Amino acid sequence: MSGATDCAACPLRSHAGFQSNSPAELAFIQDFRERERSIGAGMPILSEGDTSDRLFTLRAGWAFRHRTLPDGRRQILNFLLPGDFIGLQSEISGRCPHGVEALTAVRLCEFSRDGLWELYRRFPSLGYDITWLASHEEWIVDENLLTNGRRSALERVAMILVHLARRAESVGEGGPEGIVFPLTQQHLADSLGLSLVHTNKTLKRLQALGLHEMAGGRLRLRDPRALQRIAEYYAQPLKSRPLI
Amino acid sequence: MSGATDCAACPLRSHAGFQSNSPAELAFIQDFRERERSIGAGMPILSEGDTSDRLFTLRAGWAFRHRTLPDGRRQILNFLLPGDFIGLQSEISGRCPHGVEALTAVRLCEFSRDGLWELYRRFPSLGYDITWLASHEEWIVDENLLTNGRRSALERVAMILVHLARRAESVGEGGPEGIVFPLTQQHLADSLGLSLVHTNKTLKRLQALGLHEMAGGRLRLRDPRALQRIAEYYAQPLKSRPLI
DNA sequence: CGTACTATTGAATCGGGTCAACGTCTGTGG
DNA sequence: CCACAGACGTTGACCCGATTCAATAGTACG
Repeated sequence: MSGATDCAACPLRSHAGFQSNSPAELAFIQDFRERERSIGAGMPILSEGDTSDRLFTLRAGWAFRHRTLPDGRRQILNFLLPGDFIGLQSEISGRCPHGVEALTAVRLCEFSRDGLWELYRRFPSLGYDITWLASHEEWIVDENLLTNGRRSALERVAMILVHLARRAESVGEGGPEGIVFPLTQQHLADSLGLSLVHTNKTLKRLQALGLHEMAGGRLRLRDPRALQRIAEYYAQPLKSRPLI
Repeated sequence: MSGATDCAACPLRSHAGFQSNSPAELAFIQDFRERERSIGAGMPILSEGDTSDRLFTLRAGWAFRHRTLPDGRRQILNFLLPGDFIGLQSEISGRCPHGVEALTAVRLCEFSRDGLWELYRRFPSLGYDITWLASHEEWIVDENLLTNGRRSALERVAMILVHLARRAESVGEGGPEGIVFPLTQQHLADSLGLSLVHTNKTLKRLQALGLHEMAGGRLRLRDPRALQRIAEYYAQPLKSRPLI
């Protein structure tokens, strides 16, 4: 758990809009990082209400941020893929308002809380990058909020499939037979603000149209264009001409 | 429209968790700011898809961020109060994914896009503050997403009343006869992911219980505790014992 | 006073939730 | 090798919270 891995090869660096880092910056990051850690699928990385001072970068695997109501209703806020930052909100406000859970087995780089300010001071460009990451994550949450608030179930499901496939591809997890897809339908439902049952039925509807396949923990979009079209705009037409 | 106003007195500085700025920092900000600008109620500050390089701070008034679907369905992402930052996402990604609209007449401080990087470089502490602002805004959007995805209509309406009242008070807009409340029911509906009609009926329901009053552009919470309780948890009970 | 926006209310309808089974796959231990 | 448990997926029947439609009032303003 030390220099085995090289920060220069971190997936974080492949993020679009990211400036390439100088050797000095890389050296600082490498030093800033305290250790690397592995967490199993389904395990919590941060819990709601935590006052922990841990700060992570997701190096490999999938995770998600979520909030849960006292009676168990859960909302997934967004999914985290390699290169995403974890714990910025708790760093900023002292207490983590959301939970973070590993979806697959996960590898994390752990940083110290105090180090963050040091980072801003010594390498403003890295601070800028972190703002970029925060802003990018907010964009994704914005998108999910729009989806939850204003899209129909069919649009929602199509939307999440397209989005997740695109994100997975952008971090190099794509392939001819689709992407690795570790979500259960419960995860989809909790992300889309739908019930499990209705998520299942909607998923089946799209599947029956031949728009996608899900099997063996893999997702393959057979007609991304059509899915995209449905995702973007399938409110009105639904009434006049039902799918299936 | 220049040195008439003093950055040292900016509401931005009253944000909790904000470090107080040094004279040098204040001087830089004052210089960084290009001009102050006023925009009338209902006018757009940024439009969806804009590639503008403007960056603002909200000095006075209310605004909101929103996204709109091609058929007109609109989702309000969050409300902006004095001290909030506007345009960070477009700064970061080059294109503004959401619109920003003035709710009341508004006063803005305008900054140049290029200045932001300069700010990070010369005053890392200010860069840190901006990350804080971004993170804080994301927290609000997270909260709205939870509300839209998993709360009942009654919970949603109670929630937004409590939240907005609290925020307004935190920027010093509170008072014995309540807060200024410039939202129409359409705004509430678009923020909560509900229809206008149902928002109205739900609002009336709470009003009839004596929990709040809305009149003359003012909102007064008559029983914040009860509203808070409903907001936090009114899913199950709704079934067994209907309110009204 | 007319135009336009906002609030209000009832009636009919529907999308999605809830309930309840049942199927399927995997791992585990006897 | 099979019995069993537990997690996940699938499906039908029924119901309800929320939307839609439609019509009526304020209210602000030129």
